[in-house]
This record gives sequence, structure tokens and C-alpha cells, in this order.
Amino acid sequence: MNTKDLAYFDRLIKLKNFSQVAAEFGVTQPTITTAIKRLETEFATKLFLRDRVHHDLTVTASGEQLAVHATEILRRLDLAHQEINRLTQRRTVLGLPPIIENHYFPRVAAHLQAQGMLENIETIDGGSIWLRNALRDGQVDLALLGSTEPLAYQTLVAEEFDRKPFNIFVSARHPLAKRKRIYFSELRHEKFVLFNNSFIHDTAFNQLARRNHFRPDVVFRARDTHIIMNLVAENVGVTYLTGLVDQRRSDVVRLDLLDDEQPEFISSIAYRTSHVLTPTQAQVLAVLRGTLEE
Amino acid sequence: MNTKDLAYFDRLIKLKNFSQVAAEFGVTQPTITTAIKRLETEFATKLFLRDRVHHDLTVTASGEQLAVHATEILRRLDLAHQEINRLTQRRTVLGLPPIIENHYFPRVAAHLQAQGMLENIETIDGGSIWLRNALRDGQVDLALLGSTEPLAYQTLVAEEFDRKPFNIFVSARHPLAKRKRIYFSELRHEKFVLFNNSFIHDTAFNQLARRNHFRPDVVFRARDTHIIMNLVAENVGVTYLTGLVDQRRSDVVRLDLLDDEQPEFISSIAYRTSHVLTPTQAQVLAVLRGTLEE
DNA sequence: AGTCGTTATAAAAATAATTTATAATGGGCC
DNA sequence: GGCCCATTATAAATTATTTTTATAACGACT
Repeated sequence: MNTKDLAYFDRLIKLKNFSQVAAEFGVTQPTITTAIKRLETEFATKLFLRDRVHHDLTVTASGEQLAVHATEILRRLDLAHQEINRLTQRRTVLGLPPIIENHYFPRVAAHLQAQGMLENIETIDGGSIWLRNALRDGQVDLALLGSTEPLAYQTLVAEEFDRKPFNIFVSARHPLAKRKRIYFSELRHEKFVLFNNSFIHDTAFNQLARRNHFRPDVVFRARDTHIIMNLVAENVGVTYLTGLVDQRRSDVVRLDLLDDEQPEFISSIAYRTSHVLTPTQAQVLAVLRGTLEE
Repeated sequence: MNTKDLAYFDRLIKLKNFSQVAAEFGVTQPTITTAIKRLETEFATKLFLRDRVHHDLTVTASGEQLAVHATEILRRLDLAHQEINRLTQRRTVLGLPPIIENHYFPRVAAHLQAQGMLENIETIDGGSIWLRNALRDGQVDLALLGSTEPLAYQTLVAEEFDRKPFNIFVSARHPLAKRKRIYFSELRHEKFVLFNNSFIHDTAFNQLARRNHFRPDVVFRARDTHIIMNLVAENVGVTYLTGLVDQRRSDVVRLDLLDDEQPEFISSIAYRTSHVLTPTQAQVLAVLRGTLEE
């Protein structure tokens, strides 16, 4: 069976139009007709109900079932291509969320450099949620990820190495700046400057807001700690960030949260279950473990 | 790309011999040579290091990586075939471990029959561990499974519906028959009649034995409750079984376990994440939920 | 030196996929 | 009602791909 047929099928499931699928793949329409017929013969079933009359194409139960597997098979094939490409180019892509990068990576980098392994690594930045997808889709080999729950996906191997609370940061000029500790509910009428939703900060923040039964006023979302901190310093709003954020600045004040049940920022090392580690990658992993899990 | 090439590749990874793979598939040897070369071109990499001289074939890193995906792709293809076959034959295979079948199924069957759905179902018996594999491999569509931990596999959807302790059963003639409760450690010198290791009873039993630091004397393993109970009645040994086992027999006595931390028998409804439920299967599932989860 | 068990290569044969050309069918439009 | 449009299907011709056949190359073993 040719995977090209599965690719045609996969697109047809979405487009529901033989001619359009043909156009997308740069082939003629009968090609799609025969490809689907081949699959129907192979699986001894109808995959689509064609009502040419009403220009209507519906997917049968068998079609739905095959679609699930076709998508996954094509995804795997793509994954294999990406992984093998990096393998032959001796590249290792390490995904890092900015906060984890700022806080942990300098130490890791020092160790990697000491072993002459830093040049084999290419880092890529992004929120933990975005990185988890990049890891799943094969753009990234290894990643450090933040999460609010221990990472439990069968497709990922995840090793937790740290766990830190979240804090509130306010401008030194803000009335709350004198406080050391605060309940989240006291922030009901504050303006917030936050990370965007590809960061787990957003997940954690929403959990807390829901528990406290209010809808916070988010005035700005950014992808960068410095931008957020600058806005907080200017008193544009307050923010909710991990204590990991190293702020040696005098114009921003950190407050602890007093809430009983609050999300934690869990840091883990992660890679795909299906990924075969090269000796270099295994070494990088060992350095990560050694440095981070002590 | 042809999946046949992946099948050849998958076998070659295991057999490490082109001619043998060719023989297995009933094709000539150059077919395998060219198939592998096709894959090597497609992925722009060497998959094997051929040392024809020393009759030695080693798999490269790229080869190892592709092997992981090839195996999974072939598995999915096989799964799709099985699922679609049953779909077109309107068959639904429900896996039942004997104990769960005895205890819960009569009620479920009554409801299914009332809705005229019993004839669409084919049941298959087996231990929970065996059934979990059968479910994964597509021989079974739906299953009731026993486990000692909540089932958390990304490939399975699992819904817990009951949780029961394990008990000790002894012959009425046994000295312990007068007791109501007992510590597992008191059984150190007993002989045991148990399920074989395709049942989670075995997993649970081993946990308890390890915690109590002794290696129990297992005199017989069976796949059937009645056989076990008959042997217990004859005082061949004692057994460790869920309280679910409905024994209205006077020649066997049930004892509660007093241990603090002991495994529980968790019953769940399970099916593959990738499986698309037919309307009938969805109905069966609804009946199972309705009857079991109340 | 001859045979066996390996994998590779090239040409021929066999299979399979795609295109080209055309049919069939109903909707919409004048 | 006749015409055009957008559909998918079919058959024959063409093109592409896979497999076989036949043979080479190479070292181990006898």
C-alpha cells in the first residue's frame, strides 16, 4: 500500500472534494478517484458515500476509522524524516522556555561547554505549551518544559527536576509593594500584564482565577519576561510569574501568594518516547540530569 | 512510499539477513536490496552498514530511528484492517476477565438484551493483562479490565467504575477458617493456589509478598476461578482473590486482609483512543456506564 | 580449486499509477 | 428547454515503479 494514497485520503477527508485534492497535490482528478478506490479495495469497504448528484460527500464509519490511523501514519512518516535529517546533520535541537532558559540554562551551558558539547546544540525558544507541540511534531529533540501537573503523556518521557511556587510582581510604586504576602483574591480589581497562552503561566493563572471566582482584567499579553517586567515597573499592571524569574531590579517587588491550594511551576526534562537518542544526545541528557536534578 | 518497503525493512531489522527476509515474503533477494535502497534514498541516509565480507549487518542510528516508526506504522495499518473488518461485519468484540464477567456481566447482559443489543456482541475471555494487549492490538473493541493502579495509557480511554479489596480464601477445614481477619504476613508458611500471570491478581499478589519480605510457596496456577476454588476447598492451598468472587459455597471461607497499604482491584471500562465508536458500540458503552457506574 | 552463503547490479519483464479523453448527472441560468 | 458548470467515474494509453532473471563479486570453509 502506498502512503501517497493515505495522503490523498487524509486531504479528501478534510476537503470533501476530489478535484480540489487533485489540484492541491498537482495531479489529475482520476488519480484521486482511483487512489480512493484502491484503498476501498484494500480494506474491502466503502470509505465515502458519494452523492455526485447533490455534490455531497459523506465519510462512512470505516472512513472515519481509517482517517484516524492515516493521519497518525503520515505524522510518523514526517517525524521520521525530520529526526533522520537532524541525525545525519548531527544537529540536536533543545527547546527552552525563556524563564527556564534564564534561570537554569547558564549552569547547564557551562557544563556542556566544559565537555565541548555546546556547539552540537541548537536551542529554540518558546512557551512550554508551544514546545510540547514542537516536541511532539519533531521540530525539537529534547526540551525543558514547565507545567502545572506532572507531565504524563505516553508519547513523552518526562523527568521532573524542580518545583517552584508562582509569585505576584508589582511596581515599587504600587500600594501593595509594602506587603510581603497576599491572597490572590485581593487582586480582584488589579490590571494584569501576562504571558500569552502558549505559556503554562496562563494555565496556572486561569486555574487560580477560576477558583477565586473572578475574571481578571488582563491589559496586555507578551512573550518576554523583560517586556512584562518593564510594564510592571511602569505600573501598567501587576503580573503572575514563577519565582524562578531572577529580578535584581529595585523598581519591581515580589509578593508571595498565601492561597492554600495553588498551582506550582514544575520543571521537567522531556523527549519523545519514540525518539532514539544518539550518543551525543544521551550525553546532553546526562549533563542536564547531572546539573538540574543534582 | 510503499508500506511494503517498511515491512521488508522491519523484518530486516530483526533478521539482519536480506535473503531470509526475501524468503519470508516469498520474493527474490534483489527485491529486498532495492527496497532498502529506496528507503535510503527517500530518507537520504544509510540505514545499515553492510559488511558483506564478514556476513555482518549493523543498523545505523538512522536505521534504529526509522525502525521505531516503521513498526508503529505497520501496527496501525494492521489495526485499521482489523477494526474495519469488524465494522463491516457489524461485530463488536467485548473482552471480559472471568471474575468481572461472573460478577458484573449478568446485570449488563440483561440490560443489553432488553435493548436487543446482545446479539451484536461477541465476548472474549482472558486475564486483564492479556486483554489489555488484545485491546491494543485490535482483537478487541471494548473491554472491562481489572488493575491495581488507575489505567493511565494515552492509547486507552479508561473509566473506573468500581474498586474492591482483595481477600484471602481458605478451606473450611483450614485452621485459619475460624478467623475473620488476617495479616498477609501470617500466610508466610502457607501454600498458594493462584491465577497465572496474565491476571492482575498476580501483580497485586507480588506487590504484597514483596512488601512482606517473603517468597510465597505457589503450588499451582490456573486460569479459572472454579478450579482455584475447588483446590482451595480440597485444602491444596489458600488463595488471594478479589472479594468480587461470588462464592456461595460452604467449603470455602473468606478472610479480610488487615494490612494497611494493600492493592485494590480497580474495575474499568476501556477502549482504544484511536478507535472510532459505531453507534452500536456507543450504545453498548452507554449501557455499560449506566449499569456499572450507576 | 570448488562450493556455499552472502549482497549488488543491470537488463528484461511484470505491475501499478497517472494522464488523457470522455461520459454521466443534476443544478443554475437565460 | 437548451446550455454551461461543477461534479465524479471509466477506459485506454502512457509513464513510472517494482520485481525477476541472470550474473558478478567476495570471503569462508572444505
